[in-house]
Amino acid sequence: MAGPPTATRAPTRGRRDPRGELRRAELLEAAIHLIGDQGLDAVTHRAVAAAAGVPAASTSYYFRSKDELIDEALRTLAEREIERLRERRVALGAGAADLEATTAALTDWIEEQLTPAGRVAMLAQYQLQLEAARRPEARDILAAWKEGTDDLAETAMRALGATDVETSGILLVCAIDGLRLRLMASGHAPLRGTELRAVVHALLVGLVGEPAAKR
Amino acid sequence: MAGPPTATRAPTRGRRDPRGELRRAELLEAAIHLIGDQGLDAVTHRAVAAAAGVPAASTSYYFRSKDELIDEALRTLAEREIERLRERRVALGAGAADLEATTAALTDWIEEQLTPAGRVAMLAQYQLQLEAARRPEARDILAAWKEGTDDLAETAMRALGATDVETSGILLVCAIDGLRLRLMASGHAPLRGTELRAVVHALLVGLVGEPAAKR
DNA sequence: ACACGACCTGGACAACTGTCCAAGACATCT
DNA sequence: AGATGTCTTGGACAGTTGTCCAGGTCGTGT
Repeated sequence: MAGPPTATRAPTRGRRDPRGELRRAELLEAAIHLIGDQGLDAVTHRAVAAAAGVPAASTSYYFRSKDELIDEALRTLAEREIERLRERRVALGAGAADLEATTAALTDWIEEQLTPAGRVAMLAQYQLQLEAARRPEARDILAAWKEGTDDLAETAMRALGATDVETSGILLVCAIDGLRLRLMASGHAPLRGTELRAVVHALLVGLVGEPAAKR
Repeated sequence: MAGPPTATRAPTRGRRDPRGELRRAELLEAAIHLIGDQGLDAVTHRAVAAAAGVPAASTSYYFRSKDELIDEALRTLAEREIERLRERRVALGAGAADLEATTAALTDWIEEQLTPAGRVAMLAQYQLQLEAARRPEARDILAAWKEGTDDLAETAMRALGATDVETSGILLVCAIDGLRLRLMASGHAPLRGTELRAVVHALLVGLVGEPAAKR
């Protein structure tokens, strides 16, 4: 028998075998990929196990229930993405106080997320947001993530010399969020003839508060 | 027996009984509500039938398959929302070329969508967008909807005298989209101490291109 | 009144789901 | 080597799903 009497479960105290830890991580990875790729309800014990290439019962062994598996998968994803945001902060905040440079950095970031690799994390995030709209329990998973995004945006706006960094930060986050979703939903279709870079540039110009009469 | 040889189906040619049409509409309504309320995968034959208060087999009788039911439900919702957008156009476009009035109209609209009644349609729309990101077939359901939103935004920006109505229109749509999602996901939490109206106002000011030095 | 066909639905079916368990595999200590 | 415990997993279980069909109901034309 394994685990506490309440449920089938991985070791109670000290984990003995590091391979178990590895397998657990692989299962989470498979779950994350499934969520982004096919949606939350595509996450079944058997599907996750098959994607990770392990026996079906493993998912029940390493996680108390399916909900816990999904919960932990989303938390793992959130942590990872927050870390990635911290890296970006350097490029957007301290370094470039230049409007053109920020435009370029932001555009690159968005385009990176449209990559097949970035897609998964991004779609999973939206899925999480929808979930949070319905089930309050999902909100605290999202909270740290949102805070990271907000901080990054605020830093960027401050570096650009915006007047109200709080408001413009929120607006930046929201606009980028909507922009990404629009691009994904249309299958990377161009933005009504306008290029992504131009749209991002216009957004930043508007948020910073156009420096007198530029044109 | 009913319907063509290929599948159980409502009448092939002339529909005789108008009550059938009514029941069909009720099923679609129940499906729409379910999608917004609990998500796409909460839509099961039995759940829809129960929500509409009809026998379980009805869903199979009126729709060739579950996918067709979902498809038609989303199309119905899209049509209805597009119609609602047309009504809004009057308030945002022709009438008020005033920045304050547009701010008020936009804020009202967003707040209306946060109502329990508006919530359903809104969440269903995001669900559809996620679906479109994954399954290209869902994109043409979204296409007309998006066009309606874009037109409305463009009209509003033109009325406000924006320089590039196309770009600023897209940005307006995206920002509002992100804003709504953020509000929903956080459970109507305030925007970091800033009021919704102020945020919307700042957005419009930025997009229109601040008229010289206002402050 | 009666028959006829379109309309409707209870129930059945196979396929899938989450969860559990008893038996096997394995490492480690004596 | 053998015993002892943990780790692993095939298989089973009840519940739910999409779909279908055989028979029942009901309005209509005669």
